[in-house]
Amino acid sequence: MPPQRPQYRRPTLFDSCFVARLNRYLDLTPSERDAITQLERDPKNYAAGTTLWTEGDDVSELLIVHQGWALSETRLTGGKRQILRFHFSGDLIGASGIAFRDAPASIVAATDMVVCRFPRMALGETFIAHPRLAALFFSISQMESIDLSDRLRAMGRSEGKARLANLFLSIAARMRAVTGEHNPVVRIPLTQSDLGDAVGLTQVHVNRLIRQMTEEKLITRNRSTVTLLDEQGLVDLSRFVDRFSSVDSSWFPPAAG
Amino acid sequence: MPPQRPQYRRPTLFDSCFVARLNRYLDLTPSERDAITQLERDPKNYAAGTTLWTEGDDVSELLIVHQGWALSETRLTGGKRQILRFHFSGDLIGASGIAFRDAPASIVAATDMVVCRFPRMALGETFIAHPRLAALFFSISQMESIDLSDRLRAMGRSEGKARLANLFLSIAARMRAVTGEHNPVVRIPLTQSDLGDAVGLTQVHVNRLIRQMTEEKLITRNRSTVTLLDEQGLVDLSRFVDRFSSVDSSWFPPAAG
DNA sequence: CGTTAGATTGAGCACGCTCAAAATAAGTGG
DNA sequence: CCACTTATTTTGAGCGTGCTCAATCTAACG
Repeated sequence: MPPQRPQYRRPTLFDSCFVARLNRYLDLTPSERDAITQLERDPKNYAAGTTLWTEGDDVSELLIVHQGWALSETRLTGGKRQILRFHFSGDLIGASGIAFRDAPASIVAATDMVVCRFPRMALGETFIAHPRLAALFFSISQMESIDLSDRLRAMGRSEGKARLANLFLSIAARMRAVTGEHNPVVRIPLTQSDLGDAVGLTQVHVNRLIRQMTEEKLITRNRSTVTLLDEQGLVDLSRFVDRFSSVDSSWFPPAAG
Repeated sequence: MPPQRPQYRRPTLFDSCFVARLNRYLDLTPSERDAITQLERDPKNYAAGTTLWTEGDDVSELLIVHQGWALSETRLTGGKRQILRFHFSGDLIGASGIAFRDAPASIVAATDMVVCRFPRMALGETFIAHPRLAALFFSISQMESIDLSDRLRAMGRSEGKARLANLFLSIAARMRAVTGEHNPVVRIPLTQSDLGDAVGLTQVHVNRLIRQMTEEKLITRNRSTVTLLDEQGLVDLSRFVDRFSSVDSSWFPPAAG
């Protein structure tokens, strides 16, 4: 291979979506990219509906999502379900469980998926060899907190319509941060029950709210796509703030190797 | 100073509550303890009601709480307030904001406080010198996610009484993890408005629920103390799971220095 | 073409909200 | 130490969002 200009990087087949995502935040060195690629050997397929692990399981692995959607969910009194987060391409799953023995939530495939599993032990090695990656992992896992805070804010004391608006906007923002394109049509492969369990409403009520929002020309929804017709209207309704565009790396240590 | 047996550590005046907390999870080496102590120079006092920073501020610091309570809160449509987390002795505040430029939530002192501020830059240095501390910081910040998940679960689709039960239990669990003692009387310096804003209920409704719970002999509350009379009853009501007892350090890199 | 998961619609109910006023407790200055 | 102000709690009355239960309708898929 001919020598390349140092700043130029072109995605190849070997680029995983996770490397791609990290690289959006940071100019990864070759050795850093290698380290990450090591974590992503052995991708596996899972069918929609598969439970990757269950709340309370002793999980010693982390997951990187290559394709598809997964849900973090927990069960409430009376068998009700609370969906905590959605995970898609480029996401790291399980960071929040790393601090404890037991998984705080179940992970369920919402669509067919391609996923890499790696032992959390490997993370320790990465922390030694690549302090800058440690910092990046730290930051990325913080986004999880932010996302949860935002969901919490939406659920706190806002009416149903605002909750849904917030959910749609936050999913769209995360998708857009991954794809780079700003499309009003967002693929959201979730049922009305899923949406309800995410924002704390019944499926029936979600149905009625979606109809209302459709009448008000805020959104359209069929099957697994939601179209944001009046994005400003949705923002006004839900006070949504997009935070997923960039990462502050000013405090990061320098790259190793 | 005469040489000590290596495993023996006795708390001294120089032990900060943060060192103390980290040391509960991990057997810190002297150099690790020094590194942390460096972060905790210059403690400052803040009166109850002081806003340490406001949602959206460009914050370049992290906080370590020595004494007192602080709240993370954000404003919703209509001026309503959502309290996201409570912070007390030994807590690290601001980790979740480190990934982005702007603070995702305001920090307000709920009582008089003693707090140390240190620049996030210092965290980068710690990540290089002490990979094991990096891993520990990573884990501790994950507890934040867990805590938020738990609050989310409680708010999702459970009735008011269960939300309050969950809140009381989770605060008690965190306090107990710090103090080490298991006392049914828990000091919670929050008003009914605060409680309501934390669990997504109005102050008026909180009042009524507390009265009900008192009649059912679940709790007692006056001013700033809550007594958990029937802890099992509260657990049954809210499906609370205590996760704050220990940290899984099996994946941590070895100590440096 | 039958089966099943998901969406739609209706009727009645209740939990929690709003508005409002009074009572109690906690601070503050003379 | 009392009079005053301010924060917090308590209680009431009426209303509405969102729930439950239940039935029907639609779309997907083997």
